[in-house]
Amino acid sequence: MPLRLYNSLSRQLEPFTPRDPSRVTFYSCGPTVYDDAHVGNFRSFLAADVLRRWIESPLCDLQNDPAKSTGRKVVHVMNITDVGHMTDDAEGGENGEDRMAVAGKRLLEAKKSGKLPAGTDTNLDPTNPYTIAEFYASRFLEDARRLGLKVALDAQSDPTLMPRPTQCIPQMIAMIQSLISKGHAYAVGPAGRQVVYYDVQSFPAYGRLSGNTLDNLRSGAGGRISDENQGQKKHPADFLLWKADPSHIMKWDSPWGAGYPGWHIECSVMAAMRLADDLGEIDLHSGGEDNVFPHHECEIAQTCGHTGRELFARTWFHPRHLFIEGAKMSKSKGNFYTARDLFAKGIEPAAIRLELIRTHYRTNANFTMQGVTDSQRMVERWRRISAVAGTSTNAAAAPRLDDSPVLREFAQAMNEDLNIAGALGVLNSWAGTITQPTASDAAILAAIDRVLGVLALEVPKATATEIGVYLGGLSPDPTVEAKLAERKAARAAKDFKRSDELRDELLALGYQLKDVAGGKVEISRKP
RNA sequence: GGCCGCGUACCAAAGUGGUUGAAUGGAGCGGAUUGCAAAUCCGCUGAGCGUAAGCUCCUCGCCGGUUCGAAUCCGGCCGCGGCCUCCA
Repeated sequence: MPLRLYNSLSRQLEPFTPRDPSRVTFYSCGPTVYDDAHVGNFRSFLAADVLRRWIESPLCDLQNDPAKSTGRKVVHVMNITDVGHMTDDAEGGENGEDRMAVAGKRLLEAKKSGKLPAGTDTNLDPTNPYTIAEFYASRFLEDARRLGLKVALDAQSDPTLMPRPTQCIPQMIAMIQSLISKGHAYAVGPAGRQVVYYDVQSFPAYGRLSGNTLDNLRSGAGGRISDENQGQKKHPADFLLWKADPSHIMKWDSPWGAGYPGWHIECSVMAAMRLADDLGEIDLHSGGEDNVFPHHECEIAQTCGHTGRELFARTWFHPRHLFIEGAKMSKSKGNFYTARDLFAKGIEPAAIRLELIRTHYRTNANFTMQGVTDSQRMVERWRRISAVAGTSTNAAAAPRLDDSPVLREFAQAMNEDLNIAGALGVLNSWAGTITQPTASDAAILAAIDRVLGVLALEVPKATATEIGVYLGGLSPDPTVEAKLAERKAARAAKDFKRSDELRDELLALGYQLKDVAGGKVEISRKP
């Protein structure tokens, strides 16, 4: 059964049929870089990554696919938003404070109190929005690569795969001009200080993606659209394309005056620049569920207004939000983790990645420490298979879908709207039956892991001392070493009472021990 | 008010008309192993009767319906969540 995906645009499961399977075009709304990305951000990016990997996998089956034998390629583009949008976007992106400026203040505070994140270039200038953006962008890329986000890895050799709005201002201006000339946008205000709005009433399909048609918006505005700042708009739902504002922290020259672009236009432009085909369409577009409205609705209005076509992205993919320990994540509650927070706790990238991808993308996954531990164990089990099998001398034939029930069932699950939990069930049942892994087992696992992307990730290094082996990136510690030495002596003297006390003491300090062959002790963090 | 989604056993999570008392992972219990642990491996984990094979009863939010047959389809109800111009 070929791959079927839930398309938010049609609100149903449909066969995924790219225009050219040998070159599938996929645009993902990426991070904004005025802070570190958290696990919620990464869940949606990784969901897109798994989808991309699945389409590229030879295990995946597509309807009407002439590229099946020659291989499919996904051109995946993810932007990095380095323009600071407004903190108060309730009126369409014109009010409040620029987020990049807010980030600058935060960094300045941190710098004063000596609390800049470890490894920060001390020359970082918190008053310069471009350096702030660069600072967080490089941290994002670092995290993303550790988590195996393929687009971030690809972008190392082809940076155009991760475009930045600040580099695309001329193209945005051109699209805005096109929209004005086609009657989809209008400028208001005195020359040189103009504001350009999209005219939603010029685009009848507005609301098709989100259900927020102009009628629904009118009746359900809920009082959030005030009269203030609406005066110049033709319709309350008209949204900002350009705002001339010479006092703004980041600004560029434009026909309407020096200022900044609206926050929807960048994605329309960047998707078109790198991906659009001769019809101005792309195959796939993803973003967190909160992007459905207004962001993606507005992107469609912009792109289709510009191209005159009915479609922008043929399939819209919207992963749902992540909860943390059962609660909705929110910055004010502080119940969120950045990827870096977790790395710092010694949790390895593979466990984080698996925990973030193992729940179906269209349900609200719940991120828990218990879940991370579960994922870690799964990873370790799979690793044992590939490690043992890797040293086997059996000839490793490339696994063929038709010869392997595991691969077939795995593919069947994945083809059904990326049923990854079902697919993991298949994988684990199979893994559980393997006592003596062979090279062909390893090949099967490798084929699966090219989709899951967990086994290829870096494994924290172990550091060995005379007595102990420190796992999970732990560094040898004098206190621990002393207790280990004493414990070793106690055990040699068969003073097990003392040796157990020492083990308890270490446990209280957060270290878990495991006696291994050769008299050494493995030390890992208590989960 | 509009649009969308969800409710499965201790937890997470598959399953979407029969082979399902319900995959898989965790947790729990028992066993192997260990000085003891940890890790690993094996077995068990709704209830009742039985030495056993097995039989009976109750299960997938609740109520009702369709069907020879429903966790799976239909209707109603209850509960939870998301979006509706900050957010992945």
